[in-house]
Amino acid sequence: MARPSKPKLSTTTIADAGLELVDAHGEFTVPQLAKVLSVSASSLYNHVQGKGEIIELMRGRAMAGIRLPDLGNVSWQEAVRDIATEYWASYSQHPRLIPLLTSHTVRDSTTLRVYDALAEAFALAGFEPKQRLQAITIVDSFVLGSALDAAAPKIVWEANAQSSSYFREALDADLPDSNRSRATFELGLSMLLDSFAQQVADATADSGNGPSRKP
Amino acid sequence: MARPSKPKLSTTTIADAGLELVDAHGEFTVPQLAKVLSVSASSLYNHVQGKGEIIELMRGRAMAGIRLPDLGNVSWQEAVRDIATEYWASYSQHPRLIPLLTSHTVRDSTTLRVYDALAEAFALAGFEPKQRLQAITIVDSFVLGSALDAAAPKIVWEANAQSSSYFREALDADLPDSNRSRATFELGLSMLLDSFAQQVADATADSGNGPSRKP
DNA sequence: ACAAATAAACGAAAGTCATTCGTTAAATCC
DNA sequence: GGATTTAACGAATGACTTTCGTTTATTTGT
Repeated sequence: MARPSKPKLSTTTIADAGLELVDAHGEFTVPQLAKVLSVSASSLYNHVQGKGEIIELMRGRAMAGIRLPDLGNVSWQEAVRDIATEYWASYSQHPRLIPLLTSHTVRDSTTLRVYDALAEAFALAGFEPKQRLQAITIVDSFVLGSALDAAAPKIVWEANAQSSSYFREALDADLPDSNRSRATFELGLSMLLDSFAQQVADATADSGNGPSRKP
Repeated sequence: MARPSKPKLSTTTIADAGLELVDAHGEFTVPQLAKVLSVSASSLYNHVQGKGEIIELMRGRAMAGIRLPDLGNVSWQEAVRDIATEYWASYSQHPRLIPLLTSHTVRDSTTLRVYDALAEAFALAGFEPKQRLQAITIVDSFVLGSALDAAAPKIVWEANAQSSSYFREALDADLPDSNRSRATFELGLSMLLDSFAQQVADATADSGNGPSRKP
């Protein structure tokens, strides 16, 4: 077939088909993707530089639904909570995508806007640049780690014969409920937020300096 | 060459060579691994089921150095701190290995012992199975996420033209120091530990029930 | 001690994979 | 309406994972 009247491909259709493949099988290959799109593998290269760009496009699609809070309307804690939760939720809707993303530099603008918003929220809270980066990193690490955990709630750990009863008991207590990972994420996030608030309180009590841990 | 007098391969030499390749290049292929070992690719399959098993062997080697605290000698907080730090340190010595591990179920016994130890420490603190699993998950998520962040400290974010000054400032404040990720990890871990301790205190004050968040 | 079984190397080959190139024909731009 | 760009294709390349049949050394059983 030569050039068709209507293009069969676009970066959006490619990314969406890729996401479906990854959601279903945890991975994707260019020939598979081409087959799903009823297209030859080489045709994809008219729209995309290579497999890496497809992965970045998938990140963009996965993050497309993120809605950031209006920082003028809410407290910085609510803002951080909202941002982190939206971010986590986007990852968690495509858990098997995460391992593919972790080895790629973030270039997607939606994702970068998430970090901008976090930075602004922490700046509002009074964190100076250095502590601000720490705060962002801590929240980011927890969101990513939690989403990874959500990626394989049942299979991450395979308790073996010599596991202690303490760990076994805990695993057995797991709800069949799929909301466990969300509840756990929200608990951990609240814990971090409480701690950040404490740092702010300590800092403003001690002096005019930026937040830092109590000695 | 037929069977040699002394075996040229073992699971240990394979895992070690694989780790060196991953540390150096961020990935490995069976032919590359075979070349480093001065062996034909097919020879590896006398010792290993496939590439996936090689990755699990690498996890084992990476975690081999973990030393768990004696839970009788230290407080549960110190125990959790020690375990999490050892775990994080092991990951962080081979940061580029992490993306390869995140898509594999943990079967390595050393790694599973880490979760056993965490479970026991939280049990000692008074966490009932349900909260215990939450606590383990929160610590695990943070360790994993922090190690992932350490995997690509410079390249994770590529601030673009429309980034806010808040985020830029924070990025620019980054130390060239390679200890940044460790310091940030330790700060976040301390924050979580403080929160866990608070939960324990609240629970014992309220009633005899297990720890849970204050209403 | 000797035969049988197993272990550990090899090369060859099959089946994928990602990517490039030349070709064709429709769409678009002066 | 002619030139250029776009978007499909098929073929081909080189790398990758894995399997298979082979050879020969070591180990096991009697």
